[in-house]
Amino acid sequence: MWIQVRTMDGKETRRIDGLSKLTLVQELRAKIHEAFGVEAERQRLFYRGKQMEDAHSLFDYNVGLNDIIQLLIRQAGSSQSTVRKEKDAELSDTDSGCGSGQSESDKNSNNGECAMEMEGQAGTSTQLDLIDPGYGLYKINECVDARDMNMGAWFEAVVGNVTLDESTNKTTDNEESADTSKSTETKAAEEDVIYHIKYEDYPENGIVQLRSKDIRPRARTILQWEQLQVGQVVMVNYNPDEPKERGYWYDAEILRKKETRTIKEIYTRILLGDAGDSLTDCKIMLVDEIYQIEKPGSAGGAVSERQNGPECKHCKDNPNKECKQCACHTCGGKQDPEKQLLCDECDMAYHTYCLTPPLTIVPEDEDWYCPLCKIDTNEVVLAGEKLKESKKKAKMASANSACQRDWGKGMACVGRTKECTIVPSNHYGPVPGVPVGNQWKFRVQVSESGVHRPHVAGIHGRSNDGAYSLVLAGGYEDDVDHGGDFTYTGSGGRDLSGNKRTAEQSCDQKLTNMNRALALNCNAPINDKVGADAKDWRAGKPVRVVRSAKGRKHSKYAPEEGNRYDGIYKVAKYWPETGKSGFLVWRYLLKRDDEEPAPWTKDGKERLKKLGLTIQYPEGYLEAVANKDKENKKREIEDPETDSSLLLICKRYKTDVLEAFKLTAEQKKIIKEDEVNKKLWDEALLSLKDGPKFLLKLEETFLCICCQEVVFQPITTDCQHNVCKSCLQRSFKAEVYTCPACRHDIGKNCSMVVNKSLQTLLTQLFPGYGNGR
DNA sequence: GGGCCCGCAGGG
DNA sequence: CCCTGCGGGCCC
Repeated sequence: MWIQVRTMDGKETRRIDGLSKLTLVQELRAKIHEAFGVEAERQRLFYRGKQMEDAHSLFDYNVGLNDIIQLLIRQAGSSQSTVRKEKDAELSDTDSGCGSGQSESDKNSNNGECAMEMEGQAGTSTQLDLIDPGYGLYKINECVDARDMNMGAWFEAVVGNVTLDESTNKTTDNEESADTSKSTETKAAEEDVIYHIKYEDYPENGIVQLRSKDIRPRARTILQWEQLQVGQVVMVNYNPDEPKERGYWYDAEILRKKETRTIKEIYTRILLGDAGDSLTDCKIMLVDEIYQIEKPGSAGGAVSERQNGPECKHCKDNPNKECKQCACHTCGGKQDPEKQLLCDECDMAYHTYCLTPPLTIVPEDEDWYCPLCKIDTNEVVLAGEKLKESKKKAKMASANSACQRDWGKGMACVGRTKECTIVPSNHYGPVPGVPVGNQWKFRVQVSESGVHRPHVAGIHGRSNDGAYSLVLAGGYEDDVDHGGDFTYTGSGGRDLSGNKRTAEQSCDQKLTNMNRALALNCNAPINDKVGADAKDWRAGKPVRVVRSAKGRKHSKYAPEEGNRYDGIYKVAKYWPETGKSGFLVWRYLLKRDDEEPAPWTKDGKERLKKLGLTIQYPEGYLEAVANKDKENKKREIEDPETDSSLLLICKRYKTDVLEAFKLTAEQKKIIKEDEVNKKLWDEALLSLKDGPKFLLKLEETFLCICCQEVVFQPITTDCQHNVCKSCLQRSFKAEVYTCPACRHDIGKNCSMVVNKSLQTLLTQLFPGYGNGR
């Protein structure tokens, strides 16, 4: 297996191979050391926002093939402190961030110093008058958000004092010096102003000195879902250690939005500070608590809406309303406040008499945990402790077996890296854009393409509908392959205990599950006793057929390598039979019914050449294999050619004439009718010459910016963008009346007429793609 | 070369 | 949730 490691600035990405899912993080560090020249101790590794710790494996973190791990290089001895005096702070184990419970112990502390100067001055956080010190953007007593220099997160803070940096007598530094020197007396340059702030929730940090760039007006504007745009930088709540939990407030760039009927997801790049460090692809859990970043100095007189609002969002502080959030979590009652216990974990209140069993006295212990949290304490994960095991993983074989064998290296146990969405999974017939003869090295790639979705199973179907595809891989002894027709054996009748995927036939097969599905394709009433003959075999439901190189032993039609899509077949008949094993098996006769020539015919071979089709390998596979070979040879002689010679295999040879993609006369007519999209069509049609790849271009051209799938019931805007009707309606519902693609004003009264021509075409070319939307 | 046995996906 | 499975690499 291999993965990608990328530096936080995104400037360098390198493939790390020779990995197993069982590879430990500490072993990965050694490989990263080799590839990047960064010692293990200086590496901070993040995967999906989680910091990776030595004793865990890639499997523990669910790292998949070709996934990206972020590398943050620890600067030896540099602190990003804005307080100059304090250079090279000692590595400290104390909790240096504003937040408690930080798991890393490697953060430089720059807080805690100078805690004396404004003691007592701003002791309480009740509203104090703003005092203008005469310079700087923020006034004394102003509520601001302040960055924690170690974590890069923002915390609510109050300005305690404002001073000027006396050490900046650098009047001759730059061309602006004339300006600044003139005005130092009266109006200091903003970068010379030092704000002495106090974090509201972390008084133990004392007073911290920050510069203007690390301070800003208190966030007060929550952005609605529809206002969030890709590329926008906002403030979000994120927890790098437990991404599903509430965390701290970070700046983040929105990378993508995902929205379906039931879910709303936002993925962002978390910005950690000046150095440009970031965590990419972090999913934000709290999508309805995303704040706008206020412009510097824009605070005005308003202290902050967060402070002014009711303390309890749920009952709006109504004393007559029961509330399980701010009052007793069991009964909601606000009476007997002296008998309410506060949980030290979740801060919820409980009446002593509402507990089961009820408490007669208030316990004297310092800490008290509510029943919900108390159960959880055993599962709380502390830094360095074992990763929380998901229930699913706990049940997996690998979790319970003492087997020492490494199963995690190859392509057998990797997951998909993409998914086909241009047709639904119950789609019959060819997958648009995948020509007969298309060839993939591994089954997982066939799955990704949508041609045959199951990872291992031979038949894909549904027992009350039919079968969509099957794979001929020589795994069943009763199969006979004549190319244009073949007999196929059903599944089942095997003992798969011991976590096996295949076995010998050991009992009779039944016409259920996938066997029944395949039988339903036959143009005849279903019969699970004697089977059936199709009345008109071509009228049956189409099955996509894939042949695998594994079938070579018995079939000369099997490809030399990997898996090949051979086109559409129909089930001519099926019947039960005693197989070679002596047990009953269900057998199926399939006949080819496809206009595209079969890959083994002369026509077929010519076509493959024209299309320039060669076997596809997973991204990075050939390079990984080349590297492995190199290592196996233990560097007999350093041969720089090894890589490139192998790489030649995957280079496509140029073809002189490629068979263009053919549109029907009717389709051409409809395209002409779709005048509003003329520009887009003109460009897309240029790709007709690329044959089946034309459909990929189309997919790209008519992708909805909101849902990131091919537009369904498209609305074409005046600004010539296409958006799904439902996506646009959602936007309107949130009272956002601009184009999701370019923010052009669409107008509240836009009639939202579906572009029928475009819809007709897309449904013809991507049958059923909008099902279930 | 052949037995062993894993996660992942999909259906039910 | 549980059951199923014409992969695929390890290890002998």
